[in-house]
Amino acid sequence: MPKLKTINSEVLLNKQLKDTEFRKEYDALAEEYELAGEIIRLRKKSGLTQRQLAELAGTSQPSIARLESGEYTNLTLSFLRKIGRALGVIPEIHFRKLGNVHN
Amino acid sequence: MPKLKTINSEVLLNKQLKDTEFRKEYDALAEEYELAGEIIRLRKKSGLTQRQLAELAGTSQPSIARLESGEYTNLTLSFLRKIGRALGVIPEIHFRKLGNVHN
DNA sequence: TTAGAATATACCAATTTTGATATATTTTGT
DNA sequence: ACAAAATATATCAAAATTGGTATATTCTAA
Repeated sequence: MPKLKTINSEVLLNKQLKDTEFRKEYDALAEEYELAGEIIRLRKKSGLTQRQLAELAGTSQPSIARLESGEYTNLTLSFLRKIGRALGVIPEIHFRKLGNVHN
Repeated sequence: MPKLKTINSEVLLNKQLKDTEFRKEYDALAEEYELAGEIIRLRKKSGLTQRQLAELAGTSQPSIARLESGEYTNLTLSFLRKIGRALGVIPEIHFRKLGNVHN
């Protein structure tokens, strides 16, 4: 998975987003960061520290840190469910059609 | 009398669905089967056999069969992305609040 | 019914996440 | 600035998925 370079120009980014290959990578990365951010939001909304959430979920603080860092892109659904259960939510997977350039 | 039996089963199911513990398990399972079903639908919509999808995704027919059977509940997101890419879709994860009927 | 395709199951090795612990770094409050 | 809490990083073992191959079962059309 090619790493996204930090790009200063939004124009360039928008241009690249129209390239389907680039778009796929971008969407995948965005999804991961979104996921990590969502978990952080949920945890803070619950007023929990990583350690507390770990305790509730039956895992360790470093595992939560790893999850929130987005370090692992290959998380298992069971792990996500475990965390979700501790936060009172259930992860759902939906498939979104890849954006067609022509519409 | 099969009809009566079905009705009783539904009554029992509704009763059980009110039990939170049971509910969690049920939701998790439903989600998994939903996911497997979704993939089957997408594959057939594309007119692909398991072998063809496997080829496109860079995996094997048995792996697709496993995925569609819902055998493994602990799928990795990377695997789902791989399959999704071959089907022209991207898997997205959202967290749904648990338990409350009113959302 | 029968042959061939499609799908499901079985098995084991390989890869990767997760578990677990220790420790470092950053943040927060006083 | 200091101390304590919170978070991030590192390392290695354990557990689970995935890869790959072979084979069995089911489905489909002639």
